[in-house]
Amino acid sequence: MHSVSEENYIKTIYHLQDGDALVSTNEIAGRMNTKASSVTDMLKKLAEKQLAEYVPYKGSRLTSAGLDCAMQIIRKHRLWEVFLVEKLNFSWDEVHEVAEQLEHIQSRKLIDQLDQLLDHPKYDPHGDPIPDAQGNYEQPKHTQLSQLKPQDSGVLAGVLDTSTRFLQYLDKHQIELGTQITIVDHEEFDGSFIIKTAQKSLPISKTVADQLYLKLNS
Amino acid sequence: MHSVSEENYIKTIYHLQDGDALVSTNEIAGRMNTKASSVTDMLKKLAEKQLAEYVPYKGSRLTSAGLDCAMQIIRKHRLWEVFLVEKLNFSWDEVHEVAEQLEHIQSRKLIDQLDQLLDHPKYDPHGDPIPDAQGNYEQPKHTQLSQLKPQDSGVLAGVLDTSTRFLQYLDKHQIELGTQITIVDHEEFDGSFIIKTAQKSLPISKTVADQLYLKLNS
DNA sequence: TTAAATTTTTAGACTCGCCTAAATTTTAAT
DNA sequence: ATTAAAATTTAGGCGAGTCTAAAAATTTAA
Ligand SMILES: [Mn+2]
Ligand SMILES: [Mn+2]
Ligand SMILES: [Mn+2]
Ligand SMILES: [Mn+2]
Repeated sequence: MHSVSEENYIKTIYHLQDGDALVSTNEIAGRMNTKASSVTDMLKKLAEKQLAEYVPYKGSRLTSAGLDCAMQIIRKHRLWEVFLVEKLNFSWDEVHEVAEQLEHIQSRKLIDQLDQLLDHPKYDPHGDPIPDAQGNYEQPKHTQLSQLKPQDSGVLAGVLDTSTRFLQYLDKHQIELGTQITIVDHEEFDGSFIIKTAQKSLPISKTVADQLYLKLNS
Repeated sequence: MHSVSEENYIKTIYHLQDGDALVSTNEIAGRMNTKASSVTDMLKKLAEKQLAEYVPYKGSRLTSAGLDCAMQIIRKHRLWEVFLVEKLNFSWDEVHEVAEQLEHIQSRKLIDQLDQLLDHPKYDPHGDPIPDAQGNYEQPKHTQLSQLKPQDSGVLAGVLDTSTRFLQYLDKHQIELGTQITIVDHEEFDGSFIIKTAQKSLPISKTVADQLYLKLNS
């Protein structure tokens, strides 16, 4: 159907896309560690294949066919991540690289059965929602920790940054999905917070607070 | 490490190799549905990379590095096949195409954990032995059904042809790995047999008899 | 043993995905 | 409104992997 390279571009455009704004060539190149000229080449091909609209010098956006394709890839990526964590003892910071490969395996039955084996999970190990076979999913409306005030509390339901570095930082401080977190204090001058979990109190920078999404308590 | 294409060539050479005889360019091309000229190109590259010896106009054979590589790919292929059958409800005639893709996923941890999840299986769904992490395996010495005489019996332990067509033929006649089979009769003039299972008696051609490997009783 | 048939390699070309360098367009700043 | 800076595209090229057609080597058959 589509090449691995095409699929990676489609997924990247999807992730960079915000509403119906065009995604710039440079943004794609930056995210994919390629050169802008390579991106231009691929955008022409995706436009040719009706997977993306491409307006020279302005940017690109996925067509509905491209969006469908993106959802299938993301569904596969996230299901494989769940599989790796639930069945193969991977930690949440190890799954990305492998899922990046597995998401390109072509087999409808494979992914349907995997979904079943895992009991139709709704979220991946980083709290991201898993689209169903039709490509539909509901974006849970979680609250960025950095938006909260002292006394607010909730459980960690998602992380924005899924890099190994960041996830291992959370591991080090015994913070994982489902961890109950209460805001203790907020420093206005640098935006940092002091948070409390069942285990301990912890000061975190604004940078970290921006990455954490909580499901607020009742 | 090695490209998907290189890996596919290595695997093919392994399967065609018999002792230390050279494998011919045309044999490889035939098996891989490519042209002889493409094979020549790749053989030069594999020789360059020390994965195969290549004697122009004579043929090629894997070096010990190539053999190691082949065993790892085959290990992955067969473990994934077991996974598909045991965990994802694939039938033995559906696994090959998908395993052909999955065998190229690069992750040591993935395959070690998969092996563990499956309880270190010794054989794949077609009765082929699964190499261990070091690439070692013992070729079970099963007997080709076509070598047997009336009264001989055993359980089906392996099939040579793993094509969908052939496996579905066996399914149709309720023959699967582990099925107890007794030779009832052997026709000298065309090499055909009449065999008996718990379910029924069945005449099979020499062609079919050649594909079936039995573990003899007692 | 010579000629014909077969196998294999070489030569040249193509697509895909990527790159660098140069040209062009857009945007931001004076 | 010009000009400088930044973003983007074009032009040309490269490696991997494949193909077709032609040349060369090997095998087989007469
Ligand atoms: Mn990917
Ligand atoms: Mn994820
Ligand atoms: Mn393969
Ligand atoms: Mn098999």
